[in-house]
Amino acid sequence: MNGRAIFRVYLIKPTRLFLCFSCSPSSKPVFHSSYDPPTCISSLQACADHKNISKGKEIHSFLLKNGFLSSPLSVTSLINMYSKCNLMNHALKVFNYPTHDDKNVFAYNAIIAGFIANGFSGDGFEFYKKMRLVGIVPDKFTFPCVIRSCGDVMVALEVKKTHGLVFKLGLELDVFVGSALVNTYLKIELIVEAQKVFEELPVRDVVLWNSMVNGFAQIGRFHEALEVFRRMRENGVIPSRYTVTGVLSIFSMIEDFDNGRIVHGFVTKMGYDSGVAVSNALIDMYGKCKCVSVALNIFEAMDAKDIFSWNSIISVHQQCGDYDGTLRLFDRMLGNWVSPDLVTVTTVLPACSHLAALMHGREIHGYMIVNGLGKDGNSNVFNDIMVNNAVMDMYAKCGNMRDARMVFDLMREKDVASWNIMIMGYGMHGYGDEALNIFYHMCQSQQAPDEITFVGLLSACSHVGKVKKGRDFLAEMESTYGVCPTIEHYTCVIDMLGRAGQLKEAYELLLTMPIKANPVGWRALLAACRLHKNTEMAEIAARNVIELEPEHCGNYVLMSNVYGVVGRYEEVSEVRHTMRQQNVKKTPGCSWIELMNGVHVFITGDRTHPETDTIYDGLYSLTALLQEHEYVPLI
DNA sequence: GTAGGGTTAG
Repeated sequence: MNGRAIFRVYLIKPTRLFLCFSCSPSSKPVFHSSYDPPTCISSLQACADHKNISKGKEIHSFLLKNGFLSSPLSVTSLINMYSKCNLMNHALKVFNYPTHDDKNVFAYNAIIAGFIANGFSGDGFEFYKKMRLVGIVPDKFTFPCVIRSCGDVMVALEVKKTHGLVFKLGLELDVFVGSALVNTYLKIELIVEAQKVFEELPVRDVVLWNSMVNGFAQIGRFHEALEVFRRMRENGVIPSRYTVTGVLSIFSMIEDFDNGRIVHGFVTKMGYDSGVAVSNALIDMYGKCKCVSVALNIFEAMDAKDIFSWNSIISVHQQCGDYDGTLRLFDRMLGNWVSPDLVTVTTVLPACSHLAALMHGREIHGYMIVNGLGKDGNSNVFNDIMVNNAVMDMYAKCGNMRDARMVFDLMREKDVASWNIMIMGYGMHGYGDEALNIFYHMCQSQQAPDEITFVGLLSACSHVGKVKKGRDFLAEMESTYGVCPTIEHYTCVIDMLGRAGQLKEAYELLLTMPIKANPVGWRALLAACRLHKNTEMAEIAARNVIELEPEHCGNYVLMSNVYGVVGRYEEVSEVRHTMRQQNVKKTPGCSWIELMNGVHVFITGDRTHPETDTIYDGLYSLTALLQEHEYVPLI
């Protein structure tokens, strides 16, 4: 056909024109000169491949009108066509058509495969049970689908029962059945069973090898996955696009840049880079290996980008801390009329949280509500806990605890992260009582706290000066809640004691705690010494922190501020001199504010903003107002 | 006429 589609019009009935076509090996429509049932069947296959619903429906009504629907062949093809076009209600109607009382194994296989492929594994499995109940014996076409559906709903017992039947029917050596079994056993982490099926299969094709490699990869067994991959190559099996996608995801997880690059070379050699999934895996691998520009080049060079491509490149930027870039790519995605999904929003929302970009975050939340993204019916609640958590976290980090609380209260299901976000948020913004209150509710609702919960609680106590409460939490967290205190928890308590002026207690804790103090702990003490003007303790803290982290500019700045606050200016210049000697540079402080459509960035002493005079006028009046209220700022 | 394998998120 030279890749060209030629349409011919056939006369079906005197009054009706009808187009018949089927699929050539090059996937281009080919035409038939007759309109008998066999032609309709091949045409239906073409409709399934091209998702041509209207043509498929036309053939359906033709078959119906001409009494061909009693043919089991037509029924199977119609069910298959509707399933591939994601119209399961239509497929079911054909299956349940009154004249099809005696359904055969083909019709059952087609409807089971249809339900499972459309994500309704439970329904698919129900049809399998019904099929067995009416006495139809499943065949080698039934099992691959049914076994897959067992994996989707994670029922180990059903897989084993089905596997037993596979043996009884003598189908255990079929490679299709075998790879489905390997796939499902690995998914539910029955590794020994998967390996046994694999080893006993006499013929191993590339799909079976992929099931092993990718199955291991998906459950985090990277070593085993790579070992199977090595054996696969040893056996002379040429990796397919599916293989490289899986293997790239492993190198991405373990951040193995060198091997990732070798696979990239192979991909180019084989021409696999024309595949979207392969390129997406490459983007992810380079991103995880911190090669953002290479990832971006691959993304830009792609002809056809799918939602995975956008999500991957957005995630690469988010993970490397380029939050501005994350939001820019998200805007570009919308500009390209690509609809974000739940993965997109859960990646972009944290960028809003980091930038405290409330407007952007609120817009995304609005977009999710308006477009019903992950929504449950007409309410504004999302089904997905992770998405709700991302929305909540965005509001909490942007300081809008009211909206964070609203999302939290509406959530039907909460996980430990949901509670932690609220505790952290309340603590961070100075609502210590609310943080504790949420924690008590958490305990009442039988949600076990984790390490992060206690970081939240301790930092909440620290910010509002609840020293006794904080110490109690540290003492009880292991005995009462079974959470072992980590360095982070001790650091929170040191910070809390320091802020409350209990410098001696903080210092004692630094020396006596069961974990070796880290620079963060000593720096917390140093900051507290500045606050409470204790130069003696500050010198001890500074000595320790500089020993552990000599290049950190904050240590020197804090120490010089301690001297400054008590008027020991000679020492101030001494510290500054040491900084110069050690070549420690102070990173200028930076803050930003989101206003209307833009983010305004300010660096310490910055006078470059176009409206700098107005801004400083505002600052002066604020300072005056603070002084009027006798506010004494801390240095 | 009907079957098996891949990539993105806290």
